[in-house]
Amino acid sequence: MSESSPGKKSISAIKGTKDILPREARAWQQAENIAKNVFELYGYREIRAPVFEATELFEKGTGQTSDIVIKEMYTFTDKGGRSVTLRPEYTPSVVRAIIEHRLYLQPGPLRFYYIGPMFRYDKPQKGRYRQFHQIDIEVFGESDPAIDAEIVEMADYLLQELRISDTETLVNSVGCRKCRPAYIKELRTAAQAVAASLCADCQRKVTTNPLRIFDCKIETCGELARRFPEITAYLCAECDDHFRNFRAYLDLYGIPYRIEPRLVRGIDYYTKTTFEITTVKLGAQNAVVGGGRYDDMMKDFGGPDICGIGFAAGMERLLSVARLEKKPESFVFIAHLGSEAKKVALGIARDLRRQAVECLLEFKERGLKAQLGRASKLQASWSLIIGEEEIKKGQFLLKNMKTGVQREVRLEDIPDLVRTESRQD
RNA sequence: GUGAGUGUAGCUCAACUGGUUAGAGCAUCGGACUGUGGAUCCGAAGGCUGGGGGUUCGAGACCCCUCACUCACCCCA
Repeated sequence: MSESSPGKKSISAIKGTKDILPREARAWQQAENIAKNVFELYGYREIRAPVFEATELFEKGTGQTSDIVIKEMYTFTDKGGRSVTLRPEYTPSVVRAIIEHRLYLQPGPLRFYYIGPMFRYDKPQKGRYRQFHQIDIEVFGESDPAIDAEIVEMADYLLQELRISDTETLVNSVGCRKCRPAYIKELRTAAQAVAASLCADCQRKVTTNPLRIFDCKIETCGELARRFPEITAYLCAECDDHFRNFRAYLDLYGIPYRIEPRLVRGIDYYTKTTFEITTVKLGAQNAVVGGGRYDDMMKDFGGPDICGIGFAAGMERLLSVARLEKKPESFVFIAHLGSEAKKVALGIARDLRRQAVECLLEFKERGLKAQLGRASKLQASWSLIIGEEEIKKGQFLLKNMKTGVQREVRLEDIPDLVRTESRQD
């Protein structure tokens, strides 16, 4: 168990990572398929980028003052002396790929999705892991606030398809490079005035990033922050207009939301729209979806001046509250009696599999009782019994394990029988 | 990084105020049972009680250290 045990040491999964065992993997596949289907309906296409990138990509993209970059990255030097980082989020990678492959030359707007592992050196707790998985979507080259609303609506639909209820959608605008500085200045002076009453952390934020004071959960800080100026009152005409229209489109879709002027995403690049979808069922880590607009990133990376927007959803969190339907599994267990029957059974198994019928058989020669017991324990839907008589007749016994009814069938009838009858269950 | 809680078989849990060789159920494997399953009965295997140190005649239990897990802070998906 532990590394310090002297004798037999057993190796276990790294802290904050976990194995997804077959039972659970089934649910993952289902959720991934649902997500892919939803995204494709909205015109999104999959893009796959490497799990590790130049460290610089995240320093520039995610931001030097974000906690993710400051203390949560898996960064190491490879054998060529390069500093590389296991991606803590996906957006910078996509932006990099678009610039690198000049994808912006294709007719826009560009819509991408991706599902895969991300890495952050956090202390694990409920809904938070060091290797976790995100569903991520990004849109480039669409500045109309209708897209902001459309991706929220799409996220909403995704949650619906996953049968996740009791969610709340929070929206905000964090302004742009034109209006935010003025607001930050006001905010900073307001914070400075009461700095002595703020917690140590928040006192530091006054100079580094006063927006983050809003995130503080200490009551006294919250009390004080409530009297701070709110960004929504300081938006420039363009940002204000964008925010107003964004909300109008949400209303058009009939999506309920709450304006949360203190909603501050911890990633530096956001501009204008930010949003988050939370659920009460998750404990402290209650955000299942989070995202926003990042109009300057492409330009900042030396690409063309193309705006971007996207969101990420945490797979582990989604799965812990999703109510997926259990898909019935159906397979045929082949029981064989005698060495001749075993040979026949092997061939039949192969033929059935070629016809998309899942089947299983044990190689050990045992009594019929034992084999049916096995089938039953493995929860086979059907058993196919093959003995001397059956081989002679060219007819085999197909037994429905649920009803116990069995009948003589010819080999070529099995695929249809198995499929139609299992659909009726 | 900080704090709290919990560590006994694959899983769920026992073991009195410290007292023989740490038990049970479920699961696993074998047998009863070589042409009809889920049952039943019998049996087997499975543990350095997370690890190390200490107190004691004696520790699964008490003390210290450590590791892991869980939850919360923080941060976020």
